[in-house]
Amino acid sequence: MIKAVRGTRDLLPPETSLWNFVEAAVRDVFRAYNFHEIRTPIFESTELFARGVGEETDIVAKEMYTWEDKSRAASEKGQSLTLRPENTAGVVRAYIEHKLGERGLQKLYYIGPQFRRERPQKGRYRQFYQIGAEVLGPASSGSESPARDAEILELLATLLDRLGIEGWTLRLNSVGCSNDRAAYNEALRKALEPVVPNMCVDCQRRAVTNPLRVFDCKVPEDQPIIEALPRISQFLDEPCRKHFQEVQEILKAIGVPFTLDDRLVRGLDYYTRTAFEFIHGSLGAQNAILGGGRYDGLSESLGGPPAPGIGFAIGEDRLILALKETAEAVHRKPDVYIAALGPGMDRESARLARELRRHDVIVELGDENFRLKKSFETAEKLGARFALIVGENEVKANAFALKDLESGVQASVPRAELAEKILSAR
RNA sequence: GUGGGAGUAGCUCAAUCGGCAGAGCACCGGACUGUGGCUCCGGACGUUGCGGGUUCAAUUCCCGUCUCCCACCCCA
Repeated sequence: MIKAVRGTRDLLPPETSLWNFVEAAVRDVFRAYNFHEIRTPIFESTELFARGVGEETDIVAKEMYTWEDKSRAASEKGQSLTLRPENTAGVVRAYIEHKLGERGLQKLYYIGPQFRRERPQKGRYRQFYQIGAEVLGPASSGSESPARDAEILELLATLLDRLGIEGWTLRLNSVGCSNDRAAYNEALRKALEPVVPNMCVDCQRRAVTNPLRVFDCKVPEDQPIIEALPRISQFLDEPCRKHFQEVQEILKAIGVPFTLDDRLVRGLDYYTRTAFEFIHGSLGAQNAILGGGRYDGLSESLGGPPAPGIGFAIGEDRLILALKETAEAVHRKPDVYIAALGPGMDRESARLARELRRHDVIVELGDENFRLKKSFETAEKLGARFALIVGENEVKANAFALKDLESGVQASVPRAELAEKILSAR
């Protein structure tokens, strides 16, 4: 038997109803904040991710699905292509390519699959889904303003609340700009040098490849050492400090709760200034339900114009894990099951189904069936609210037996009143 | 990439020390062709993840492999 490949999975009903429920709520919220959808290709040139995400990140170094294009055209021959491991680089590429900055501030969102070759685990798949948004534009459009950061964070708080996700925590930090980072990395390296031999093997590796990440270490013995390390917050220059302060002030003013965490670092190279994460307890080790931050230099590093921006990505698979809502509860069942009793009744039930569906009634259609009992059983099994009986007597009278399967009450309803009667029960 | 646990019918799970692969639910048919949900009767249910090994005999023991789960790592 051919099975779905490792780390991928089929989403089946009724669970797909839950995904639709989440995505519908998300689109609603984005609309209220004046975001519009962008759809970028699922694969891009490998170089985009190498430059955008960072050569040294794990994502680029070992997790990408990359292949060489087989096209015979000289211009494409041997071009290295990659399934997108995240969507920000693609959005910024599109922003540059279509000169979107000339249209003012862009507020874009996306929903779609991403691909990383990691070892599968709860809340971690090789094809996974992200819901994300990016706000970017020329500095003159206000893209750099702390108001944008606060708006994004407030949007996220609203979204999680609206989905009924309880017990989330917003962790907030500023990772500074490139100037701060250079000075800080230097200081951090210096501080690590004498103590690193006493740390765990992972930290020893991190100290070389990406010193910031030692802050992610969970080994108890290392914690005292890490506590004593210099923090990025001490290295923020005046504009960065002010920016971060203002983000916090706005959040306080509008009542979005957050916790400052100067150990919060982001895994992707492009982040600057505001960095954040929403975590949720029910997810096990993969407790980050979403993450994001500011990336003021990304457009330029991809060869575009200056375009400060901020964005986030929600792990949709994890979001759904954190939902209390069950798939069953949002799964839409048919309003009515039409049971045709006897030969020739298919035509009449098809006509009725067509009429009812035009009125937005969800109809499941049986076929000619002599056995009424069987029809009720089928209707029951489908979870239909009503069974509509179509037999010779009904056709003659132009009124149909409509049984409410919830109350057990049955009535003869004139054809013209069927839709209204069914819809009023919903 | 590393470590641990698991894999038996569509689903949930049994199977003693290595000795005929089972149950419930679901499914199909009948009792039952205009008012069911109950009940009763019958039916189909399987490459025990896959491949090898040990044995008279393997779901059971051994080796390999795949997948899922948990954790590390990484990240959303």
